Amino acid sequence: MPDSSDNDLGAAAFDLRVRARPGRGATRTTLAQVAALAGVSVSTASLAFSGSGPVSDATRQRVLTAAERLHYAGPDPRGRSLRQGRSGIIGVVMEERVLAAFRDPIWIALLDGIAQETTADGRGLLLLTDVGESAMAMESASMDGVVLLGCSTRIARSIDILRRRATPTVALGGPEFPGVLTISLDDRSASEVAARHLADLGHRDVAIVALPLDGDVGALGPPAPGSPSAERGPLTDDRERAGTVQVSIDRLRGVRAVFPDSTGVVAAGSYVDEGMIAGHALLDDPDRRPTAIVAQSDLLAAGVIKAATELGLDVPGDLSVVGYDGIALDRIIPHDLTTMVQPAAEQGRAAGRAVLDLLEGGEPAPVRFTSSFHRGATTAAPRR
Amino acid sequence: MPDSSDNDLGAAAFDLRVRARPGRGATRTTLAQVAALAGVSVSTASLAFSGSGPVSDATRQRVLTAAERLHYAGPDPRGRSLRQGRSGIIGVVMEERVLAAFRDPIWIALLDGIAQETTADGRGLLLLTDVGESAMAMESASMDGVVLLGCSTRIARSIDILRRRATPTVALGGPEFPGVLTISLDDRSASEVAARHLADLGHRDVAIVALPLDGDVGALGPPAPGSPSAERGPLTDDRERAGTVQVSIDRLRGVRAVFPDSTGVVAAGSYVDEGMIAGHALLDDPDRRPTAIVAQSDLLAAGVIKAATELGLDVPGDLSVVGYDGIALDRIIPHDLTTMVQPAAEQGRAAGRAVLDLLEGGEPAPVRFTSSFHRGATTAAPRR
DNA sequence: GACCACTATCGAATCGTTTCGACTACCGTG
DNA sequence: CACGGTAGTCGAAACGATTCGATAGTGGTC
Repeated sequence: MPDSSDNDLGAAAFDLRVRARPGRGATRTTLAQVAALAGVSVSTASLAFSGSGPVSDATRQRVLTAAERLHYAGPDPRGRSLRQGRSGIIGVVMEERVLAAFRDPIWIALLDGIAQETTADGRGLLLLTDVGESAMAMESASMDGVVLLGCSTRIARSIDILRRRATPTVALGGPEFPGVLTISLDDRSASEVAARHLADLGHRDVAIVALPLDGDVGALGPPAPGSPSAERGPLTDDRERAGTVQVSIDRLRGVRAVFPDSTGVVAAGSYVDEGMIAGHALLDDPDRRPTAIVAQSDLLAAGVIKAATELGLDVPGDLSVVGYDGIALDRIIPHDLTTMVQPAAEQGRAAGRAVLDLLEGGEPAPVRFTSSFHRGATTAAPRR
Repeated sequence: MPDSSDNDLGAAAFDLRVRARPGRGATRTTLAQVAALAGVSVSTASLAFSGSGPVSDATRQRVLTAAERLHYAGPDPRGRSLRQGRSGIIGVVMEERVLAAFRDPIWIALLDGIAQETTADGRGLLLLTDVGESAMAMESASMDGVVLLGCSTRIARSIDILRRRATPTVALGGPEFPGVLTISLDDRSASEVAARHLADLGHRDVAIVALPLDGDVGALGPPAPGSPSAERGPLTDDRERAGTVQVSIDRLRGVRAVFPDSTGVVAAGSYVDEGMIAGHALLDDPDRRPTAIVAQSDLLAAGVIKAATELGLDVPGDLSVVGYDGIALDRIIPHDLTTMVQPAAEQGRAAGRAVLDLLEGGEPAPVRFTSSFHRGATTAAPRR
């Protein structure tokens, strides 16, 4: 029994090939043709479709059946968006590849939040990834509004174009850009809370595992293949000073407020593997092991814990670990991680709302979110 | 030292608020104005920007400086796309929310593959998620081509619109749609390979953990909140017959070819948690434990292994487990999972290439990918 | 010196829709 | 019966670019 009975797509299956060929074959049917067949003017036909304006039921019906007979697909978005000056598209700009960007659940949650707010009534999300120096995609895409997701100052040129087009823009998880509304997080003070928690427990010898401090990436993510920077290595004063990634810097400062002289390493991205590498770098030598480690993301913390476990260390007995983000880690490590929980989806929603508000002429204020401390089972007083 | 020295965004920071207000304030500058200031015709100005056609260097320069003086942002994509009949946008349609869709790494890999191929020269990816009965977003978005990512027959109406618009369309990880090019996977025969591997090891009592068989979701993902279906529960003949999700059905058939009478449970989505629930359902009763379990995804397999571990069972000593997908699981469970590895990113790339090919009038053939068997350390001969 | 080919530029048409103002009936009211 | 109001319809003007065909100018060749 064929299962194609509940739709009538079969009839013109081969049409696709024929009509897709540009400039050849039947031109697509237009509102004018529908109007002609229905015996009304184009303007009336338009009203019949859009629903705005007075149209008699009889006329509307006539237009609709005419459209059906001609296989009219509805008003062409291109014509509509030119006339109306908007396209119903919200852009999401990221500097990384899809795969890299979504390896950290935090980014997925942010995007999901944006989608929740912006995706209603026929709007779509235009994903502009791997946006580098060439701003081509940003120039040639018609977007009503834009959310910059973890973008660095390297896209300043693209932002300039957005400004010239007067496109409402919101930055999420990045530095502040002039003229761009910022949705921010209390990275610095929240990190200070985490650090103070360790201090209160009695820790003095605390090491840091930092997210990338500069380079090719936004806040998180691996270096694009073949590109420089985002190198892993020890956390030196020089690197700290030269840092360009706001998140990493802020979280670092928070810890420094409590442990000014703590040493550490810089990871090449927010990944479990990177955390393991960092963990080994800090823990392999038994003589210079810290009693606690502050990781700048939960994924890094998970890696550190895995490294510690490999070395036979007990967490939190031999080593306390705190993270940042508050993603569900129970699938990665069996521990209940002590961490600073950030409201990821809520931030995405705020960004989405802000863009829509700007679109309607509102003047939304910048929003600053706060992370909340979650005391898990990976921190305890140092042994001895 | 201020860090805003390398861009000149500061000047018009407040412009955004003023000019974003529609209908109010300065209208956006147009190519005509640029042409006027440069003292050339509009057509010449257009040529100066697009680069196609002969323009003297002097003229081009004049146009460009005029544009700069007026803060012209470049040709408006709306006008361009109306005239040219294309927008540079490739749509990716999914029936789930972002968060749900991207919880399984396999979907991220697929999307990444699509992005790799389609995202070159100024193209962008329009993410249409949570596309339900209302096809609004699909009707009102101007897309040059579309990739259906794990869509069910529920979107037949939307596909009809695409066909009427003659929009090149490719289906990935879904059923076949008439008139739509399909990129497929050898789910059935690959599952048979996995099952035969267990049979060869001597297993006779094999249970199945199936992906959702029907309902509100595409191949994977949780039910939309408040919606029916995608229920978890025992795998009955009735449910098996009523299944609508192609992937699950095919993988089931493959196993059935080797173990016709094996029992099993249906999970509510491709998640570790669901795998754990399923695992407990199958393993909690010591008297009716299978010696091996075939899970229809790696995430489900990971959950099953976690459940087994919780019950004190050794994998593969007491229980053999095989999965499907070949995602990097080393961050979730310590085991090297025996599984069927599918070329996820490669499938995405194939879909992307196919859409572009269709766009240029080509006639790409359907592609069928094959999964390869990976013998890990989670399968062994049954004890006794 | 006439003619051709070629370059640089321009005017006008076109893409498909929405929207604004005007125009016709028609209805009810004074 | 004259008149204001309204519902329904229509024509024409945007929207902002690209592209086609035509028109000058320029230099070279026979």
